[in-house]
Amino acid sequence: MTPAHNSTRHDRDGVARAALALLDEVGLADLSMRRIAARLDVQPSALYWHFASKQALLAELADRITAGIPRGDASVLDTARGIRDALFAYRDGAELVLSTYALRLGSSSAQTAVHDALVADGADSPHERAAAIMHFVLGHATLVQQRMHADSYGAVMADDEVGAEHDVTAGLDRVFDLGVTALTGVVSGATAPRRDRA
Amino acid sequence: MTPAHNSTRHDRDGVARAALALLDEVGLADLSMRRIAARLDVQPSALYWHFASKQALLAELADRITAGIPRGDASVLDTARGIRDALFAYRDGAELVLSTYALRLGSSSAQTAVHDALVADGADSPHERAAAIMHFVLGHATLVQQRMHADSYGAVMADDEVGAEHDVTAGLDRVFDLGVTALTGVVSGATAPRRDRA
DNA sequence: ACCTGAACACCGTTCAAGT
DNA sequence: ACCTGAACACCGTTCAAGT
Repeated sequence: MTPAHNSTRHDRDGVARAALALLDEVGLADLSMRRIAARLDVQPSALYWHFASKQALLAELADRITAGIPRGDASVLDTARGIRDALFAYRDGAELVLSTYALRLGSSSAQTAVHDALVADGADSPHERAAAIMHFVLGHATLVQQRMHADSYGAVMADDEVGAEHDVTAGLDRVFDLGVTALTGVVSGATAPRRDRA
Repeated sequence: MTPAHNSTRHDRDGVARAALALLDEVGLADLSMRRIAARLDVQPSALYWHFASKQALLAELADRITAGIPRGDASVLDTARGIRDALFAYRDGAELVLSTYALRLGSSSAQTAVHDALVADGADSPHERAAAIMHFVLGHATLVQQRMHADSYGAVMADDEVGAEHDVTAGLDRVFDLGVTALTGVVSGATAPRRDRA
């Protein structure tokens, strides 16, 4: 209906923004270079002026998704929740980051945020714990996000399955909190003075 | 050289075995129905007599990978290591299982094995902890396996990066043990009597 | 600086038809 | 019971050429 989209001539940022919006609509499996190009009213080959490869484009999308995590002095649990919610903010966001961040996770701002929160809590082995928490959050978020997508896609349950495991997603929230808390590993209420509302 | 492979006429098991062997050689990204068919000296369409879709074939491969986990009365840590090693036994095994098991993880023999080991250790909330441990193991194994692949693929480091983080993979083993131990959450050495070598 | 057009070497899947 | 042959609707990527 609307003639709207057809200025043909984009920059790197515009391509990334269109790709991110399309990801949210169609999911990672259906996010093709040709679909992104069509969305921009451009030939597929045009995308290769802005990005060297599809992998490079996906890496940029992963960076944009994780750029939305809150910084500053939050608890370890709140920091982890912030990361999880950033991954949830886009369809298949967790899977995309998981499959893209193998080499850069350690130097990611997400992991350093967790690390800093651990140090503030006086946790031992903050480096290892930060890595473990990131592995857990990424695994958890990927599984939950896949299940969300599969559930919304139908997958009709038998009558005796409905409600059998009494609300699945609420249980998954408990799993997340329990996991992060256990991995934080602060034993007593001692060691570091928490700077609440300084 | 060898004429060997050309009996043309296979069953479901033979197709799955060939696909699993090919996965180990080329990785998940290059595991196509057409490549599997070529390996079996068969047209791609022939595979659809044995499996309804590529997704169904991948699900079967995931089942075969996780079928290799040891059962019986091991500690939680040893059970988790067994699962991790089963995922490591095939190239991209962790990623394949992670992307396939969203809906069946809870009923998988892997998670029930962890659950049983937790109960034997007298851990509280064994259901939630078993889920958390599986999420952690799958996230961890996927990340580590990707890094292994990327590292072997070149990725030349600058001189000042070499050895900078003093052996990465050894550190990842420590992250795994710390993570599983923390998630097991047994506080004292009390509660359940460990049945060591009964 | 940014895009087109055409090509190359691939994909998963369906379906009538063969044996 | 298991496979072929042909087709359909797609992929990512390269590269000369245009503006």
